[in-house]
Amino acid sequence: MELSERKRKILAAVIELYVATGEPVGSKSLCQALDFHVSPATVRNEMSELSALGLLEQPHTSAGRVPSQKGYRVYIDTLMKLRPISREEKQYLDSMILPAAYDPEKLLEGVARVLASMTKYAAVSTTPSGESGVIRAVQLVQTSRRTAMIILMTSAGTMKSRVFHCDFDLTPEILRVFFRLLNDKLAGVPVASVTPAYMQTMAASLGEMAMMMSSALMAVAEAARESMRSDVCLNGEVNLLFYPEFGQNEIRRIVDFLSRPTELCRLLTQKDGALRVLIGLETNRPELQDSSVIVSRYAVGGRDAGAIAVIGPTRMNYSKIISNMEYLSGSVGRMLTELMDLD
Amino acid sequence: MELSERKRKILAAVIELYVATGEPVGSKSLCQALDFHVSPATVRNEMSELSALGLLEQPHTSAGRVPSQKGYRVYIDTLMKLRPISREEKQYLDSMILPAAYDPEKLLEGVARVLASMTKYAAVSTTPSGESGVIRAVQLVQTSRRTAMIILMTSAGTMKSRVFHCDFDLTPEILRVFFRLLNDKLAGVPVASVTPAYMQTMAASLGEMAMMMSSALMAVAEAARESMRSDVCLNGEVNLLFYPEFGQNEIRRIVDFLSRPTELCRLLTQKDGALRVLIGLETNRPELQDSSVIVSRYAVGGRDAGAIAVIGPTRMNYSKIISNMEYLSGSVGRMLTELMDLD
DNA sequence: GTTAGCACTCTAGCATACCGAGTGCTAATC
DNA sequence: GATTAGCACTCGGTATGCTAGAGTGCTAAC
Repeated sequence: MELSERKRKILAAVIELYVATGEPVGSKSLCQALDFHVSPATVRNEMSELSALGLLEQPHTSAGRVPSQKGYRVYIDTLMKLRPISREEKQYLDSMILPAAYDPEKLLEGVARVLASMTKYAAVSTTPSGESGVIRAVQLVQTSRRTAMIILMTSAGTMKSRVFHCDFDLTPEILRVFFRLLNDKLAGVPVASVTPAYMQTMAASLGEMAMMMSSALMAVAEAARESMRSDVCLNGEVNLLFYPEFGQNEIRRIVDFLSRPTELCRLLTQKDGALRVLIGLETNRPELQDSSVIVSRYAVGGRDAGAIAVIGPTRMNYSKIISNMEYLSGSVGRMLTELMDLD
Repeated sequence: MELSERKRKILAAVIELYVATGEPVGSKSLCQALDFHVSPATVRNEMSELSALGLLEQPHTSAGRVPSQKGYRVYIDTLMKLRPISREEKQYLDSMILPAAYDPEKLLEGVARVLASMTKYAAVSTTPSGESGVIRAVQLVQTSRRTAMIILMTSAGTMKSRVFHCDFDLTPEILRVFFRLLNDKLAGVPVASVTPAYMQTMAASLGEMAMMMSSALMAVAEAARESMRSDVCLNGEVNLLFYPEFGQNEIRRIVDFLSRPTELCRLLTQKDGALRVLIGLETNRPELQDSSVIVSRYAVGGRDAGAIAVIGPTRMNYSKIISNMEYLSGSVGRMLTELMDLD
């Protein structure tokens, strides 16, 4: 399907006008937006051919044209010029996520928040999953006389904590012993194998210490189980309220879908390419037929680890959002890699 | 204003029916709901008197009656029988918040989440503010070769962490020295006074260590500044979409209000009594004229520390929610107190 | 004090008419 | 042959009028 230069310009103009206003674009208003002079009649002829090609649609006979799903596809794949991210945008994004850069979960939550506030759409992020990782270190922090927190760090970039309680006073001595034992036994062990059963057998090899440490060991097992899970952070769903193309019913259906983490996750895990744009039904979700999803995956230590995504009306400012998301997912990956000292 | 027993019963029945259905209540359907026999005509007479007293309202002449703000007030203050929280409800609430009970911020976030999912309204919680607290302890956790995390715990029940980076390798020795120094110098110091300037003068007294520790000291100052802030967690705004009395516009206005943390905070800090119900304009917010807010404050170590709240349509199941919130805020306070070892 | 009966009121829902925006076609023009 | 002006046509949105139904308030009887 080779389009003439003029058709390409007209299609791009229709999309950009429609994205800006949300109203179907008529031949007259379109004429003013073009950078060359033609009459409305000519534009009408061209638009009618674009309609025949399935790139534009008419909500009804006497309305202007609206881009079809296929039209957006062509626009994104071949017409859109990617506006590189500006200095200010970079600074804004950095300033919003840097303060949270010390904890993977908080970081990803912060990313979802900033993504939502920047785009004014709904944003999603997943925390890295530790499934395939090994334990890098176990840290211990005393939180009160008889309680302490274990922090379990994995090679996949996760960091999970858990509190445990002892029925004797914890001293620095004791904690040091615990620390040495836990790290000796667990460093390098795949997270997936650290089950309660595994901890039980490990306890057996500890002799008299086993009793004292049992609550700590269970806490480790729980933290390990948690590192396997990848959390989904959702933010800015309410932003969708402000797009007139979404009525109350559409929003309910979308929100309802967004509240089901497993299905949402599936949408984000299609793993070809770092950044994907799914338009309308390309998402394979009837709930999202009028929405688009932009997914960008990030990597930690060179390995695919998680995703960030934006969900909004099909009528989206793709160019700006894509460049911002590319930058963001890059930053996130870098930060997590650094945080985990995996570089 | 003494109401006859019958009027009291009728008012209560109108409110309960209306809460259940969301439709104005007519004399006929009301008759069936009453536990004594009277004809619709009698009920009409009573209702008309209740209207004259300003306890009921008519959306229009030929519609049923709807409770007025004043009507709800009377109901809540004198008619409603507080249904005590059930065993199942307790278990549900406990099971949802216990896993997060080791970190104040996560805990309060979890509380907002469970509150929203239980009530199907919007929920808010504030994390305890450390403003008036003193530093209880500073913990250090190595996160990679040259980075470590400080965790600052205050007597007000806050716990804030921050990562710092050194340009030399951190050894257990060094961390131990840092730990001793920080705790010697800072334990018992009011959080409010730990400004960057304060840290500067403190550094001066450290001699040659000052250089090595500067990034750690700054991290402490930042963590201290953060503990002063009380965060607002918001959850379940989208639940409001499912109440027919809220149109898209009302929801937008409510959501818009909810997104302004300072004003939201002000709403939650009216500090008389542990639990308050604000009906419609009693909130002093025009955006909330059709909403009710139930605020319950929680205390840590015997001191008022923060609040949890629910925001929903005026037509709310007050009795159930109040008992659940009383239990929740009690639990939260207890957990934080325990976590901080302040009991 | 309570109840049956009835006229009255007001809304939601449906049909009809009109206006205007935008199209597609035809014929004239460059 | 591509472009343009002119014009009839189409269709959604708004305004208007009408009807059915729910619920009230009043009156008079019990």
